[in-house]
Amino acid sequence: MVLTQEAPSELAGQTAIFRRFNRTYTKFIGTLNEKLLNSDFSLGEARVLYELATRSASKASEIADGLGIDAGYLSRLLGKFERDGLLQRKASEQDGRSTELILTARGKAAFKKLDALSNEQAHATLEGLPPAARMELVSCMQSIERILTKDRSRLPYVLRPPRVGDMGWIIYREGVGYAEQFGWDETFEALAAKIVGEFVANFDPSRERCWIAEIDGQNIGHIFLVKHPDQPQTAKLRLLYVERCARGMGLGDALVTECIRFARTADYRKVVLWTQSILVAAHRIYSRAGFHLVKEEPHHSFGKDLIGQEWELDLS
Amino acid sequence: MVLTQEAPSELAGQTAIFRRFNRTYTKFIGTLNEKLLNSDFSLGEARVLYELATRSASKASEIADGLGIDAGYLSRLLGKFERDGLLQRKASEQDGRSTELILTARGKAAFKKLDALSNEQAHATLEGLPPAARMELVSCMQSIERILTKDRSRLPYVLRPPRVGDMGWIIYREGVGYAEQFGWDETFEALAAKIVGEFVANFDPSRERCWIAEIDGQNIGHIFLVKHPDQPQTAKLRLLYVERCARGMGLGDALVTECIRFARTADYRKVVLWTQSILVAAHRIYSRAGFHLVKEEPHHSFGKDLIGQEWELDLS
DNA sequence: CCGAGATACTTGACATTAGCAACTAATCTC
DNA sequence: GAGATTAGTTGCTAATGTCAAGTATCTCGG
Repeated sequence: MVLTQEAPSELAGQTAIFRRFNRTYTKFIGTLNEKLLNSDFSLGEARVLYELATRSASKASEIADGLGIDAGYLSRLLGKFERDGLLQRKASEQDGRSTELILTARGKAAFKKLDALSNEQAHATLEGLPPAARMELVSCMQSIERILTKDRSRLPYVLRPPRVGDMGWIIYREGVGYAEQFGWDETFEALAAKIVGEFVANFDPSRERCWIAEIDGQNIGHIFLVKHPDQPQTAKLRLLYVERCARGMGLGDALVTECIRFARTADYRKVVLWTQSILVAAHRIYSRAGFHLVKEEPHHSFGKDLIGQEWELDLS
Repeated sequence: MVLTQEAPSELAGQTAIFRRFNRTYTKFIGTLNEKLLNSDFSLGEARVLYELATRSASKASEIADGLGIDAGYLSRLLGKFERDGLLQRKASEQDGRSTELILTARGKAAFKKLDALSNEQAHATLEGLPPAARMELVSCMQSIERILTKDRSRLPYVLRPPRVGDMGWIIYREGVGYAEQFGWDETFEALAAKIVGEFVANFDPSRERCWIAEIDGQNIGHIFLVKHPDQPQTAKLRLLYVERCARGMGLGDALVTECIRFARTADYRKVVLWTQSILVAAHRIYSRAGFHLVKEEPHHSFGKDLIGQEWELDLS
């Protein structure tokens, strides 16, 4: 038996990174807030005002709790807001000890101004970053929030129609995704571009659809349903894609199900699709949706030897 | 193609996430620091002590600068440290105005204690997370630090040929960029997709090129030079694009210059391009490169009334 | 229904933290 | 070598935050 040396604690390294991040981010938030001090509010006031403006029915204790500030201090801040005509305090009806806090029109206006200022500033900060960096930054921030708030219940995804930018995004993700996972070359991206281009050029709203799946504003998957070029009663399912970070939550099933639902309402008799033998995760989705394999054929594409498959679903 | 949802600015969504993160992280750091107050140091003192202990040769101004705190306040803090025997101040030999700040043995011990406390606490926080979440957290923190601290103004850009993913990326950025800046609709993205698709499908390496500009691995611009469909001795410059974050650094000039250089080696006689009257920043680039305006024509495209322009550059 | 204890908030007293501006001294720039 | 700049200190003041005591209200077991 071999005795290996004890591995250096993984946690120790993580702790170091965690602490360093906290230091740099403290500094960063400091510089962010510094610039905000042109407004009439101190940082504390601004935070309280934000809470007042954004939560629906406010009680003082909730705010003190939420922001982690002293109740006495908060009381004084609220008093000042009231004196300045930004806030109305009245005794709660349910609980005589509590006060209901309601921003006046003036208070709302003050918040709006402050909010715009802060927004502008955040905007300026982000604008200075290349878009890819910005997207990474934002996605990291989302992850950190998700982890730290311990809200492990996943945010629900939504399916929506495409917007400006989505078509390019789809080609980009398809290209990068299959290159990373299976080593396919740029000819696959070219194919994706062709499919998307044809969809955009000949889009028939009554019989065709594209859905984008997103979580909290971030695209995490997509799918297309288009007319078969030759058979008017057949629909073709194309470019099903789910981002790695979103796998295992049933998103693929949801996308395919949505397609089939639409195919029925559009009076198609059949849905077909072309896929590759190595995409086994996708096959499971197709099977669950009722598709079955009808044909296999080897081919050389995307820089690899592949086996193409045709699947079908009979809707009648 | 029909968009049922109004396209929101991409940046706006990112800004919202960015701001939310800053709020929650402010709170989080607050609770972290709260627990640290069992020590003999205030947050400010602790931060200064950290700087003193970790940077090699400290000067007061560096610390004030680095932490973003007032020089006067810092002076007082340092005075207190000195009175408490934690710090020795002596005039710098190189610069009589500066003081060298050196922690005494006692100061070092105090830091060590504080550091251990803080470490313990970070440790405890991380320990409460499942290992996978911890790893993700830490990796996100590293990414954010990298993105926020990198001084991009000093990094040089490079021009390179396209890679897998770039074609989709280009369409995506063109679509989003012109939608945000000029309110063009998705038909412009469709046009970009068509141009890119044609380029990929019919690429002639001896006479055509695409360049990607990148900084630090991030795409920040692109340009295409393709054959004119009818005139074999004429090249067409297409899809010049520079990200907002990279404007004003001469990148547009560099991209166009590179195109012209290639056009000469490929024995073209003429380079033409189509642009819009509102893209004045681009016109300056074209003028500087020697192009001149030969024709203007109003048209309605991309959801707007525009004036199209044709520019030419004679290479002979 | 009573009363002990908890909760919601306020207030007084006070300490800490922070920022501005004026000042000295040294250094840099031209 | 004059004038501008930089490093740091100090007086003054305001903002910020904390603690403890106090009032009014609510909760809940008996």
